[in-house]
Amino acid sequence: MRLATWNVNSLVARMPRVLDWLASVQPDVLCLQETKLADAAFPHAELEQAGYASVASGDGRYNGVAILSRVGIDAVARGFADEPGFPDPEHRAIAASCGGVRVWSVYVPNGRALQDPHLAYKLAWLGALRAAAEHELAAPEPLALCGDFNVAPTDSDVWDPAAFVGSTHVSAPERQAIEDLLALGLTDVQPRALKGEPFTYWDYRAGMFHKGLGMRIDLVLASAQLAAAVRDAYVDRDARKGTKPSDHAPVVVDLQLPGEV
DNA sequence: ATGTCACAAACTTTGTGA
Repeated sequence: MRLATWNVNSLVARMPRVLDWLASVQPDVLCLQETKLADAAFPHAELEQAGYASVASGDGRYNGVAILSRVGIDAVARGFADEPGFPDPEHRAIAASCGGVRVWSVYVPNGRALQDPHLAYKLAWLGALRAAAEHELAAPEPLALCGDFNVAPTDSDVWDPAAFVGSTHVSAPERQAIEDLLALGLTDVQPRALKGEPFTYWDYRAGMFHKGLGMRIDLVLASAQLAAAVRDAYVDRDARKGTKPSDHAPVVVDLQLPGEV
C-alpha cells in the first residue's frame, strides 16, 4: 500500500496539481489537510473520475481535512471525542478504514505565538488527540496518524534551530505533546532525506524553498504493526516546485502489509 | 529572514490566517 499525506493549502487552488500528482504517484490512500472547502463543495465526483473515493470534513474558508482512497473507505469518523474548539470545534480530523489500515488525516492547530491562546488550544487539541489515539490503538487494525502536526519534533527538523528560538512549532511543550503521542507506541516514520533535507514545508516568502530553508512538520505516526510494514518513505519535494504549489510537499510511505506482495 | 499565497468582505484593497 502506498499511503501519503499532503497539506494542499486550498483544494480548489490545488486541484489541477492534486489530479496530476495522483496520476503520476498513484497513492492508494491520500490524506489532505487545509482543503478550505465546505463539504457541499468537495469535488467527490472529479476525484471519483480519477479513481478515488473520498470523504471530507470542512466548512469553508479555514481548515478542512479529507481522505482519498482507491482501496476502500469505511467506518468514517469526523472529529474525535472531547475535541477542543477555538471556541467551537473546527474541521481538523477525519478517520477512515482503508484497505485494512485505520487512517487519520489531522490538521493540528498552528498555535500562532507562544503567548497566544491559540497555543494553549494547540496543546489541548494534541492532548485530546492522544487520548483518542490511545483508544484507537486498542483496536486490532494497524493505525496511521497522518497530517500537518505543526510541530518540528527535533532540532534536525528545522533549517536552523537558532532562527526558531522563541517561536512556535519547536517549543518544549509542543515537542512534549508529540513525544506523548509517540509514547503510546507510535513511530514517527522518517522520510528519506532528499538533497540532505527532511523538510516537508517551506514558507512561501523570501525564497525559502529555493534556499533549502524548511521544516519537517508533516508526519506519519504509525502503530507498531504498521511501522514494521514500512518499506520506504520520502518527501516528494518536486511537488513544491513550479507553478502554484502548496507550501507543503506530500509525504509518501510505502507499506508491505501482511498478504501484500 | 515577514520578501507570498489564498480567501472573502469592508470588494479593484484590506484583513486574516498561515
